[in-house]
Amino acid sequence: MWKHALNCHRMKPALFSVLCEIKEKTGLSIRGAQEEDPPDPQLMRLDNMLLAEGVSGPEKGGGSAAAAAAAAASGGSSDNSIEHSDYRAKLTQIRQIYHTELEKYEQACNEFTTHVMNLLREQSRTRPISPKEIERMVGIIHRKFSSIQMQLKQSTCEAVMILRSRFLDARRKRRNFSKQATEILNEYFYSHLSNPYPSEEAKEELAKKCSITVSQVSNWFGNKRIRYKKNIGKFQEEANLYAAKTAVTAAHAVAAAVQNNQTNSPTTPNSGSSGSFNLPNSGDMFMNMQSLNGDSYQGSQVGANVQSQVDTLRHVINQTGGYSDGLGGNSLYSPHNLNANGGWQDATTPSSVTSPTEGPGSVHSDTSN
DNA sequence: TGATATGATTGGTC
DNA sequence: GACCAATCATATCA
Repeated sequence: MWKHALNCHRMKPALFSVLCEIKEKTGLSIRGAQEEDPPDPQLMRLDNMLLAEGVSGPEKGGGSAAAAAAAAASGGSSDNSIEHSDYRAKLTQIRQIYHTELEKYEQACNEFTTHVMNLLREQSRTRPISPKEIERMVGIIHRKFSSIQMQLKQSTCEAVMILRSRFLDARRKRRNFSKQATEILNEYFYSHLSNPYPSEEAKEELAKKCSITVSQVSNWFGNKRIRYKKNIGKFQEEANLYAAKTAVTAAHAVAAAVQNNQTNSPTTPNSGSSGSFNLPNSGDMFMNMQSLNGDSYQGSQVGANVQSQVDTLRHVINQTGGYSDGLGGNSLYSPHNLNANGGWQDATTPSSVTSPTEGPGSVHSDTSN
C-alpha cells in the first residue's frame, strides 16, 4: 500500500511542463507573472510535518518519534520491534526518495536559472535588459520550482501518513490479551454481573493489572456486555466457572468474617444467620462497605471485595436454586436500570428481565437499537 | 481453509 | 463522554 503512495508523486512531467512554460516565457513575453510571494503557510505546515516525521532535516534514525508513537499505541510490547524496524526502513526509503527528488529539482532549478541568465545575456546584445527584469525572471523560475517542491512535499507527507496509518491502525495488528488479563477481566465481569460497569478507578486498576490501557478495558467490557447479553446461553458455562471460582474465595472470606464477628461480637445481629446467607441483608451490609470504599472493586484481590462476593454468591445460588433477590432495586447498585433479579440492561430498556439463570431465548428485549 | 473468537472502530443515542 | 449495536479486521482453532 505504501509503495503505491510512494509512486503517487509523478514530478517529472510537471517539471518538464513548467520548464517549457518558462522557456516560452523567456522569449519576450514575461508579463503576467506573479510579483508577490509571501511565505506560504501550507508550505510551512508541510515543512514542519516532514521535519517532525524525520523525513526532512537531520536524520534521527528514520523517524524515531513516529516509531515511538507507534510503540506507545501498540502497548509498547517487545514483539512489535520487528514491525517498528520495518516502519523505520520504509520511512528511510521515503526519506531517500524525497531527498533524491529534492536534489534533482534544486539542480534543475539552478541549471535552468543559469540557462535563462545566459539567454538574457544573449538578448542583451540586441536589446537593453534591466537588472529588474532579470531579477523578475529568476523570481518566476524559483516560484515555479518551489511549487513543484510543494507537490513533492505534499506527496511525501501523504506517503508518511499512509505508512503511519498502516502501522498505527490497531485493528491491523490486533493481539489477543494474555490469558491472565482475560481471566482478570472475566473475574471482574462475572463477579459484578448485576452491574458490570466498572468505575473509572476500577478500570484503571484493571488496566494496570492486565497491562492494557483503560480504553482497552472499556472496549473489553463494552464487547463483553453486548456479547453476553446477546447470547447468555453461550456464556453460561463461563459464568458458572468464574462464579464458582470466585464463590470459593467469597465463601471463605465471608465465613472468616462471620467467625470473626462471632469471636469479637457474639451479639451481632448477623451471627444467627450463619449457614444460610441472607443475601439482601448481606447486600445492605456490603453496600455500606461499598460506599465507604467509594467503589466496589479493589483490584488486587479478586474475591476479597465483598460486593463481588455478594454478586458471586447470588449468581451461584441462582445457578443452583433459582434464587432471586431484590438487590437490583438498590439505587446504589443500579445506575444502569438493573432489572428485578440482579441482571443488567442498557439504560434505554425499561424493565425487562436479564438473568444469568434464564439461558438463551430469555435475553431481555433490547429495542434501543 | 473456513468457522469462530475477539479486540477495535464507527455511528448513533442519551 | 459513556454506552450500545453493528461491523471490521485479525487471531486462533478444528
